[in-house]
Amino acid sequence: MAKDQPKAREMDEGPGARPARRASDRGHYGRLSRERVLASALELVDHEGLSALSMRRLGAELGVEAMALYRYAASKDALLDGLVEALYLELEEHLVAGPGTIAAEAEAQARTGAQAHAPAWRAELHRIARATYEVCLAHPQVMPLLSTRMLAVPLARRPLAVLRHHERVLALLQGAGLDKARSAAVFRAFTGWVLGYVSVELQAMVDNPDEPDPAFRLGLHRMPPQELPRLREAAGTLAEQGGSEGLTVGLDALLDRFIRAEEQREPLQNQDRP
Amino acid sequence: MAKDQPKAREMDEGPGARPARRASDRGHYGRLSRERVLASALELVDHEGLSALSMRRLGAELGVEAMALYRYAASKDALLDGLVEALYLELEEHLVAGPGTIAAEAEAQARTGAQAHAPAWRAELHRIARATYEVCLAHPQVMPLLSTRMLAVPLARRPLAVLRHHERVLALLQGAGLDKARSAAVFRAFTGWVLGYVSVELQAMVDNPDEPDPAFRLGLHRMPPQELPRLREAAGTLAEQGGSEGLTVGLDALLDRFIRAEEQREPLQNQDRP
DNA sequence: AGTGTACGTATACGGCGTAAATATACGCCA
DNA sequence: TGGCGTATATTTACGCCGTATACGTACACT
Repeated sequence: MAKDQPKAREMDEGPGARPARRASDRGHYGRLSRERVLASALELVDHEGLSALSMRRLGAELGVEAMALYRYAASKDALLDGLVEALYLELEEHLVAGPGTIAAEAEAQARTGAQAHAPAWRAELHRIARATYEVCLAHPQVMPLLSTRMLAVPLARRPLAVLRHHERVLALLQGAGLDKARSAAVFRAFTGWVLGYVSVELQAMVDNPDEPDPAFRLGLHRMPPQELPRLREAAGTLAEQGGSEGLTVGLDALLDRFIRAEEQREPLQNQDRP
Repeated sequence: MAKDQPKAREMDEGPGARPARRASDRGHYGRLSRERVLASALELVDHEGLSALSMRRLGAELGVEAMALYRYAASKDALLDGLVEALYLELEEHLVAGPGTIAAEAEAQARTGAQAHAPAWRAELHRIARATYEVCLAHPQVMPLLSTRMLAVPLARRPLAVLRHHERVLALLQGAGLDKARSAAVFRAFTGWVLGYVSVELQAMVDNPDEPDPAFRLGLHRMPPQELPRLREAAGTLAEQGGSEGLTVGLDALLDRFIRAEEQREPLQNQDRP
């Protein structure tokens, strides 16, 4: 068998003359690596849902026994945290290369009635919120993990990518001149709103996707008609998504209020209106 | 014809010779029932966390084999949905007997800068939000289920108590004169905000509860200092909770904005200002 | 060529959800 | 009073799960 292609995708391994390492041939192609494991796990969950993710199954997906994975994730929970980390890394990518130019954001804000020219930190918050929205919608099956692991893993033990994301948001708020209490309050509101909005956006609404009749597709026949008249009637409208515009509108409202609510308690010096 | 009381809720444990054991004696005390199963499950989860909930364990808790539970919940998932239902039933109780008098709510709104006298439907929304907050904080271990099952179970298949809750919120919004699109948008914002806010409130922040030093208690020593300077410094403040006041403030902001955002598109007739 | 080490495998254990068949005791009517 | 249908709970079994432990194996370096 050829020792050609010793190229193991990534791996440090100096560029110098490497005499073909091929522990590689064990797994399907190339050695395992944390990246490969997480990428494969993400793909598996995206395609078949969280419940399809087991160590054995993921091992099979990579052409490897289940126990081999434990070299790259200390436990299944650690693996799940790895998935969360993967999402945040993807988010980071979106943010460096994302489409959210300041102009686009400003236009969106104008359309939604925010003040004419928002300070940069605000536009950036919107950019982050929107990118989060997009990443989550791109991986709906992984989303439950975001809320779940957030409740299970203490702040200090979260994946580094998550912490960097928090740091980035905090930096924006503090850079805007908010003091400790203010920035913490806004931080929580921001996090909560984005998380909650996306969760609602991803709610399961369709009962039977193959049904042509909208009412049956929604499964309305399962709801007692006289006990839930409005819900039955509104279900169709509720099933529509608010889109990232809704996210933006709400975020603006929250930012205004949470900042001003603190303002009126102590005038504060450095704010968006110069 | 009943010899003694055939309908004994729980065994009466008479000291007299009781030759005939009723089916009741099988389980610890009395027959099983869906209520008993769910109450026991809720208690178990509250005390030992979601991961402690297994059919066998819950059976043991009730003095019964695991399979006996399947008469009262078609599957484990159905059992989890039952837990969600239990939370919503508790919420309903809070709402009929709750402390949220209109006066209290109005006072709170005044303090947070909302308009002077809010319409009743708004106060009621706040009352619901606050009750939800309280129920969730009372059962932090169950909370992950709220987001998780909401993503997994289509609207029409949710427990009746959940649907009744949705109906109630919708009724308030439509009663306020909002049209379909408006009420759906506000409904989503309401649901998302409450869910997100509570999630953030319940985030795990403490790494080692027994540690006296606050920094160690938060586990700050695990965070790279120069990469996460602000987060490290802010962690203490972030660990504090926003309380139900924060929930109220944000909800007000969202209601204002989401209703007005639609208003400016079409003036609308029936609103809070008579 | 030999050796330490990083990587993957083999095997095993206890617990899980649950399908199917079985046992038990009640309410009811003769 | 006795017997029966039915609701209820148990028994048994299967395949999957996470993972502790012990073991191979092939590389990199001397």
